[in-house]
Amino acid sequence: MHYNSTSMNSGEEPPPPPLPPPPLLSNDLSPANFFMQPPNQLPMQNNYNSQVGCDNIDWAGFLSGSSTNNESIATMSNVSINPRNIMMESGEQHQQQIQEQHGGLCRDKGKFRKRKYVPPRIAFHTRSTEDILDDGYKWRKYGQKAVKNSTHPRSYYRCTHHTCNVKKQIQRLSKDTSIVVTTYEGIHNHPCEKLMETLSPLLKQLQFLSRF
DNA sequence: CGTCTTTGACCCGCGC
DNA sequence: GCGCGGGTCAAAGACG
Repeated sequence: MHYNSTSMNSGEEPPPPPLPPPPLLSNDLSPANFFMQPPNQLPMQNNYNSQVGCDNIDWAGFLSGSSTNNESIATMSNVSINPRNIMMESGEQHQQQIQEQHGGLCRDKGKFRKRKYVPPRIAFHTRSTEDILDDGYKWRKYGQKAVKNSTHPRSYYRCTHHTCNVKKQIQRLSKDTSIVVTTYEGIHNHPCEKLMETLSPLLKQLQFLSRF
C-alpha cells in the first residue's frame, strides 16, 4: 500500500477499523523507536489513515523536507512513505489543491462553507520519562492546555527558526503515562541545526582537502 | 538584559 | 444561536 496524497486527506472516507496498539520500544529517538499513529488512536484529529511502522527512515531529511531520496524513506510490512507525497500535502500546495478541487469550499447541509485548512500531521508514540524528546531542532513553547479526559496537559511548541512554521504538540497518554505522544505539524524548511553543527567541521575539512 | 516558560484570556470551529 | 473544547496570544515572571 502506498502512502499517497489522496489517501491522507479524504475526510469523507469511513474511518479505518481499530488497529492493534503500536509496538512501544525504548525511550531514545532512533528511527526504530518511532511509530506513526492512525487517527483513530490519536488523541486529536489528524489526516492520516494508515498505520505505519518505520525502520529505515532518513529522519533529518524527512522532518526538514530536504530529503533528496525520490524513493520511499520508510518501509516495513508492505507500507511505504514517499516524502515527496507528504511535502506535496504541505502548506500552500495543499491549499491550492483543495481550492482547485472544491473552489476553497466544502458542502455542509447543502450549503457551501469555507474549508478549514489542516496541515499534515504525524504523531509518534515513544516510551520515555522525558516529555521533550531531542529531535535536533530548537523549539519554543507557546502554550499549554489541559485536555478533556486526560490527566496530563498538552504542550504546544513552535520551531524557533524565523522562517520555519513547524509546530509540535506533546502529550502523555492518560492510559499509560509512560508514553509520550509527539505530533509534528508541517515540514521544516531549513536544515537540522544539530546535524549541521555535527557536520560543519567535517564539511570544512572536506573543503580544505578538496583544494589539493 | 535577552530569552524562554507559564498561564489566563481570547478566538474560532464544531456539534447540538 | 449557544456552549464546549482546542489552539493561540501576550503579559508577566523566571532564569542564566
